[in-house]
Amino acid sequence: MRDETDKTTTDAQMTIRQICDAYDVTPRALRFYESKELLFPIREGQKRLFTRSDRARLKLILRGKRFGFSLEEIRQLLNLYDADDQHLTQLEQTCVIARERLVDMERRRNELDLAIEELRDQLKWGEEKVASLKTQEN
Amino acid sequence: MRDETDKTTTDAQMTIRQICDAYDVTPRALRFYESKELLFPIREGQKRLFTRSDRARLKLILRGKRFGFSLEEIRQLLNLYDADDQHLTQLEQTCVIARERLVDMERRRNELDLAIEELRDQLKWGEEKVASLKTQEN
DNA sequence: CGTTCCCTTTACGCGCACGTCAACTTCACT
DNA sequence: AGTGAAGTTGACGTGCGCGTAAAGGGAACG
Repeated sequence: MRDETDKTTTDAQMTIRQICDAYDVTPRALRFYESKELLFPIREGQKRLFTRSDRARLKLILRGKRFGFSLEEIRQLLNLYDADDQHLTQLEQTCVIARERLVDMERRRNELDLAIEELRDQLKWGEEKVASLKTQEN
Repeated sequence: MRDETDKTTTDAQMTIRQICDAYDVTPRALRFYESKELLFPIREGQKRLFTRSDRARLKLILRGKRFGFSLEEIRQLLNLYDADDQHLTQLEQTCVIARERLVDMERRRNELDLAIEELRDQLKWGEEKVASLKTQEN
């Protein structure tokens, strides 16, 4: 039974509300991520305290979401980022997943580059058309 | 053989099954996209025939999905790609949306570049750890 | 003491993007 | 005429990612 809070890590622990304000997420989402084992906040009594590690993971979660990764895919990725305590075979498997993800992300970037170029061209065309329509109108 | 088919566009019209095989989507998905006004296959009797335009749009749909865009967001984007027949105010509004999307996509690309670098580093670290664990083991 | 917050769990609900029947029609082939 | 393959329109079901009450605990304040 530990009766004292650890002073050395206190500054790294944030309440659920602080996290919500800082990262623009809802309490519900954070609890949901915990239930899906993407976050592991420690407990002080009933209340959750989010550590530095949790915040780092949360950043990766939010980023992953922006790229259309599912929470399950993100969970697998997160394992790579704190794989310190994993066994050899587990770590090797994590690396395999990471390599796949890396290839996937590189493919996405190429696609994204292409999409950006196309959209730029299309936008340019649209703006020119707007301009021609405006001069033609008067 | 029906003599009324236009030989010049026949190769541009594909049945739902051909589309499904070519783009790895289900009939259900294609009908769903049509119901949400992302695709506009022409009808020969009851059957849908997907034109070149539909296939171009489908490519953009699938790409958009990979980046986590909703179908509604994709629909708005698609409007830019065949905005020929739009009115001035409508076209201007489309351009506004396109500019927002463009900024968004460029921000995503920067994030993706960062994420790729981080994952690369992490993977390198993991592979080194695997190597050290293997030599240490023997 | 009661009230006000903030937090908790439990549980049901919802929008999206389809999947999955069910019940046809239409066409090709035998 | 019969059979089968492929297409059609509803209508309901499903998994994900939470939203949203409902009901309650605990501490802080007047």
